[in-house]
Amino acid sequence: MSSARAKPALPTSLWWIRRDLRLTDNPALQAALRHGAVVPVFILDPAASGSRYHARAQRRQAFLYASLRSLDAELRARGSRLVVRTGRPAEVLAQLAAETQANGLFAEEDHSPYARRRDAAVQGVLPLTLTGGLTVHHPANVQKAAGGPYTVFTPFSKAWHALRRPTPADLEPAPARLPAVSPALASEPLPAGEAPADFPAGEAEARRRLERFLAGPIHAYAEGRNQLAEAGTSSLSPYFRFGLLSARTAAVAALEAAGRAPQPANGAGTWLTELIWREFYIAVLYHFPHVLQTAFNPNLRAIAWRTAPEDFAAWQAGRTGYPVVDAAMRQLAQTGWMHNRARMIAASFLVKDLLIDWRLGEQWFMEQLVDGDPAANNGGWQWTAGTGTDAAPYFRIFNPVLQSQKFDPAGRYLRRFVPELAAVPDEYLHAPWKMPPLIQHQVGCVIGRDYPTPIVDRAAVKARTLAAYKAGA
DNA sequence: TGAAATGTTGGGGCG
DNA sequence: ACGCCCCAACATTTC
Repeated sequence: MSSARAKPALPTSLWWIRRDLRLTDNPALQAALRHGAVVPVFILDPAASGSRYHARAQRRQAFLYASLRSLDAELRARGSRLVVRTGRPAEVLAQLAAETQANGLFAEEDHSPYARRRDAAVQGVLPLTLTGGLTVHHPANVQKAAGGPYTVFTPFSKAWHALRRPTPADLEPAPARLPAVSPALASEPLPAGEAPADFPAGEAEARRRLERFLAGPIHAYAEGRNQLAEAGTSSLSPYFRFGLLSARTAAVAALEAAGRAPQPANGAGTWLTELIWREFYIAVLYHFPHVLQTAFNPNLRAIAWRTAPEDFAAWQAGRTGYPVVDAAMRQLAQTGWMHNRARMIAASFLVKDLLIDWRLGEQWFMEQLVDGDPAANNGGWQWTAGTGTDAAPYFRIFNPVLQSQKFDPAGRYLRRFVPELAAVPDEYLHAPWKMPPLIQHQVGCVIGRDYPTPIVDRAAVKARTLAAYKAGA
């Protein structure tokens, strides 16, 4: 009699977690659950380094591991747990599929070149089902009417808006319970490491930050986002980087907030535009993966960058003698994050004032940033260098003194990250080399002794940069 | 999601 | 009343 036989096991699948460390609004998890029992898997991939900076991005790795521990706790609270394994994904997943009798494999699609190679290798071994979730709209769905990808932001943005807008009903709540994972299934411990102090790990923290942002700063975002010393940004970038918050959740929140406010150019609308910039650069990398190696603009691949290790080291260490550049670079080194306006200022200084290859700056940012994402980081650097899609023109050179006067008028950002300038009077703070020697001694900040002399004369280097771009074009 | 140089305009002080 | 100068504010151009 059939009743005497063992009940056939529920079909089982692997939920392969890569950069979607969340239970809320997770299409890959939902697809796995529709299939049957689910084994959540994270693979420590020694080759995930695909990139030269990966191994040195220790703060981002620590944030990832801490967030995985948090995810494991959330899974356990729902009757499941995280299974961690080390190795090449194709081999690890094949082994796990054999151990668990899984006949399904689900993951959120990642469009970076490394991820695509990795997933192609897995697909040669197992039927891998990729779902959306990294972006609101898949890069292949935001195309010109005549076909082909956009390379300018504004039309991309229009096409994005013309697609179906996500609504609250689209957001998949976190499952209250999850199928158990057999206690016999082995899991490795996660590497140690605490999340950076300014960025506590986990999905719940991402949610709290979103709520805090929606409760106030989002409405003043159009201006507030530019103030270096203010908490005017969402500070969600590391959470988007690892999918602790879905882009769709953020877009729904932005659309709701924008709808309530009367003006079209409101803070929420501006923030939504930033989310679309994120999707734009993800799409650019999807369609033009070579941007990680060279300039998007083929006419700007022959610029004679300077080889200037000492200048580069001064930039990295925040010792250029330009306070806002130094504050930015020290904020990065100390906290693993940099204000977006500061990223533009610091990047412009490296590329346009020091005439150092933007790829060196890109690599340094990837090593340091908790939120370091190849698409956004490359997009930002190519924009600044003027080599990218929809880029800043080559002659646009930020003046660090004007930028800091405009976006840190009280000097709070400068004094926080460059403490040796703390006693410098406001009037000289943004350009301390103009301080009369007597005042330098009075306030205990002698230029060249307590704070660096500017490593370049901006007025003089401008012509050099314009010439280099013209010759390299 | 510049900056700086140059040009234009218009108000106010002043003889 | 008028011309002249100064200069701030704004616009235009160039890199």
